[in-house]
Amino acid sequence: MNIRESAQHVHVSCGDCPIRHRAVCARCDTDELVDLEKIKYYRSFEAGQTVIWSGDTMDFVASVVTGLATLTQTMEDGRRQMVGLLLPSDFVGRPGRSSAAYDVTATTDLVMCCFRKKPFEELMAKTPHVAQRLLEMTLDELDAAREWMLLLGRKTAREKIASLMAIIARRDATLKLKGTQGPLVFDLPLTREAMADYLGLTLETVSRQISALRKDGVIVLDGKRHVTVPDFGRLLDEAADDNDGGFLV
Amino acid sequence: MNIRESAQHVHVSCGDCPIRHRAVCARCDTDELVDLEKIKYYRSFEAGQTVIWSGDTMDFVASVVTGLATLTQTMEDGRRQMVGLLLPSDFVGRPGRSSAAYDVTATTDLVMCCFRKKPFEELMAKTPHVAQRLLEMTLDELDAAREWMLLLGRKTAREKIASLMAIIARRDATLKLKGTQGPLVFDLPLTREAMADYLGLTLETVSRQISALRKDGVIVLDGKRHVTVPDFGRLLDEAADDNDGGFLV
DNA sequence: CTGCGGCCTTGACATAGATCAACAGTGAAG
DNA sequence: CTTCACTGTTGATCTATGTCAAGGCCGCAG
Repeated sequence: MNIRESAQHVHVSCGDCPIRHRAVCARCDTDELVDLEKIKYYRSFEAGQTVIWSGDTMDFVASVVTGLATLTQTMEDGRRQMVGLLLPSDFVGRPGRSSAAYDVTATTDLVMCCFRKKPFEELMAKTPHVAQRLLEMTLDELDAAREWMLLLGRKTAREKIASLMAIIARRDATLKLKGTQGPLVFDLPLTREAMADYLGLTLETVSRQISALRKDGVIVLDGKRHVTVPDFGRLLDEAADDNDGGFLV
Repeated sequence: MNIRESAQHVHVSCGDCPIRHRAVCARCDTDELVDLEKIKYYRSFEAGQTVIWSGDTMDFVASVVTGLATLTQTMEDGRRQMVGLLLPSDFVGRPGRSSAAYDVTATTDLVMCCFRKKPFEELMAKTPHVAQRLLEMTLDELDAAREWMLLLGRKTAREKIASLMAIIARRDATLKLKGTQGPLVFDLPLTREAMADYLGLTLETVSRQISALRKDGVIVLDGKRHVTVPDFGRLLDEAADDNDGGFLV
């Protein structure tokens, strides 16, 4: 399963990068991009692989280029909570910290654009555009984390599932540059167990609630993972989401 | 209830400010501090007062100087989840956003050091020290939010209460510059209801679990709010916190 | 084709925590 | 002193979700 090899096939100039205008480098001008380009390198991971373990020393920071990764926390007795979903353009790692705070796992095949921490920190000090963008992104993540706190603390299992579906559906629509009118079609990128870890539920409850939403016609399932949402408004109602459908995610 | 009046009595030079070395201004040198001082003003709030409502336009950003405030999110049907606890030196508001995302409420009497948003943003653009510090603080908050996600999603009611006590005890010890050896004594700054909102529980469950911890000798109560923790290690065990006692919070 | 290991579903039952309800303590207003 | 509002405690009961267990589906290795 020649994993390492695949990394070598990836070689993108920043100008052509699919996340050029959303990642930490979004605000950089051409000169700054040249500096970044000098210190970047790509790494690929297969679905299921662990990118880094909580507590390990982490001498790089990175952006997700393609694929999906998760951040999870594990308690001593094995209880797990996912604390973040990393989509293309999302940033991993923290300048000024040497070890990873969470397990990072590739959920799908994954390509990351990495920078060794030291040079990146130096570069950050002299190019405010990177620091500015990182602040902006961190603030967005903080908002997302807080929205998730509401979900974890106060929503019912059914609402949790509906919320997750809505988030994935919306992200997918954004990626494909479609609106959220008409029926939405997408694939669940997570196993039932991963959803459970994200939502603070058991996998059985996840399974049951998905079945319930199917039975009630809120979603249509084709196989285990392929989902159609005939009426996005209906789904949002089920999610009990006041954030009624803003496109700014 | 002459609220507004009290604000006028507060007037601190940045040099003497109690949060000088922890707030957004922590890294500023004397010159930068002069610029900040020009645009700052203080506001005071009484315990229970709402500082700002979610959705309101917010034309300032601020640091908590003294007292305690909370960030809460409310669903249409009234379910509430606290998503942040603001302690002295914590920052409220987001550069580049015009309306508040959460309700901000003063839990105790509160003094905030405010900056009108526009001048603050301009100042941020030219003094990287402020932006750097804000990034650092935001990353810390993100970590705290994620730790809270684990609590909300996976901990039992008893563990939640123990975790909250541990956090408050530790903060209090830090403020008083004591270690976490020997017995810790502090006052709960929150009502049972506020704790419930923070922990994703009902106030009855909070009350019951506090009683249970008291019965088991993990904490000693004097009145409703005054708590003694005879053995901090024991409390941490009850909190099921792997983060076993790091002093960096 | 067969068997095996992931992944998922569904059922039966158990339980942590929610809900509903009564009441106690405390402090401020009259 | 009385009353009222607010905060907190405790009990009885209900229920959403967890736990345990069985079995189905599907792709892959032999």
